[in-house]
Amino acid sequence: MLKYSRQREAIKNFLAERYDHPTAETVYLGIKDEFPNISLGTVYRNLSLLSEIGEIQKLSTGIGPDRFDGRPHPHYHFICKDCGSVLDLKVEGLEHINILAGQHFDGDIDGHITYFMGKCPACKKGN
Amino acid sequence: MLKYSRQREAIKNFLAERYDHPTAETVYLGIKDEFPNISLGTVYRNLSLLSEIGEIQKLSTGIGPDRFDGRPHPHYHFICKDCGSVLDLKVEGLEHINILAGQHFDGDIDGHITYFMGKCPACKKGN
DNA sequence: ATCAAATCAGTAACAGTTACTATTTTTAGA
DNA sequence: TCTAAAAATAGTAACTGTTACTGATTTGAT
Repeated sequence: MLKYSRQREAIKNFLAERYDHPTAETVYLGIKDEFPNISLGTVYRNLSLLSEIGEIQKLSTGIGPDRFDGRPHPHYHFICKDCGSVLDLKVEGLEHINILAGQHFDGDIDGHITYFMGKCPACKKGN
Repeated sequence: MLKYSRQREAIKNFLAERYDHPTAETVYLGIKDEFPNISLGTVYRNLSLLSEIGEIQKLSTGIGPDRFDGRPHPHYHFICKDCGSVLDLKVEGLEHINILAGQHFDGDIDGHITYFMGKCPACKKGN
């Protein structure tokens, strides 16, 4: 009967209705409308918790702060080198690449994280 | 005639002879033998510079501090979920995946970063 | 209603990294 | 070789993103 605290629920909902992979800071600011004195620590704690139990995804792009994706099902991401935006990406035909990678490797490979890079549609057509 | 400062050269050489993808801290400590009062700032500055000009690679795994790879040619990496080690990985047959990813995407894709995850050979055989 | 467990807000502390400053080293030219 | 300008340095302060701590509040089960 795991029920969520109101704050945790709000964080999850906030992410669910956004597609721009916001940072913890952005979530914090967005949630403040509903919870004027929510703490940044609470946001971080719940984002960690939610991503640990697989309700959301944490994206560590290596560029700036971590970002969060409200959709837990596996999919790929694209990072624009020009504007830094992070977009969802549907890629088919990569189901086998763990096996491919394990071909000449003595350990077990059970997953991968991939970020595609380049120029996003908006930047391509001249921001 | 771009010649490297002695410190920069030493940093590059230190990385060239290691295969464990050390952190800035590790580089710093390793270099201290030769340059007892080298500054951590100098290490960071040169690591950034070297990776910008493509002499080394910076690996932002999202787990702990950045790591550095002395071999600039493109190759893949594996992260052990058990011990956290980062290993080089030779993977063939992924040359097309940028194109694959661009199939349903309106921007330009010119690269990707992939980390494979799982259990390294040492941890697999029961550390 | 009561008590324990969970969660909170607020804040301090922390890790990793970058920026600043004054000094030293290197480079190129005369 | 000498000199001036440019580059790089050591040392340290500051910054960013994140985690940990604390005491108060909320929640859930009896």
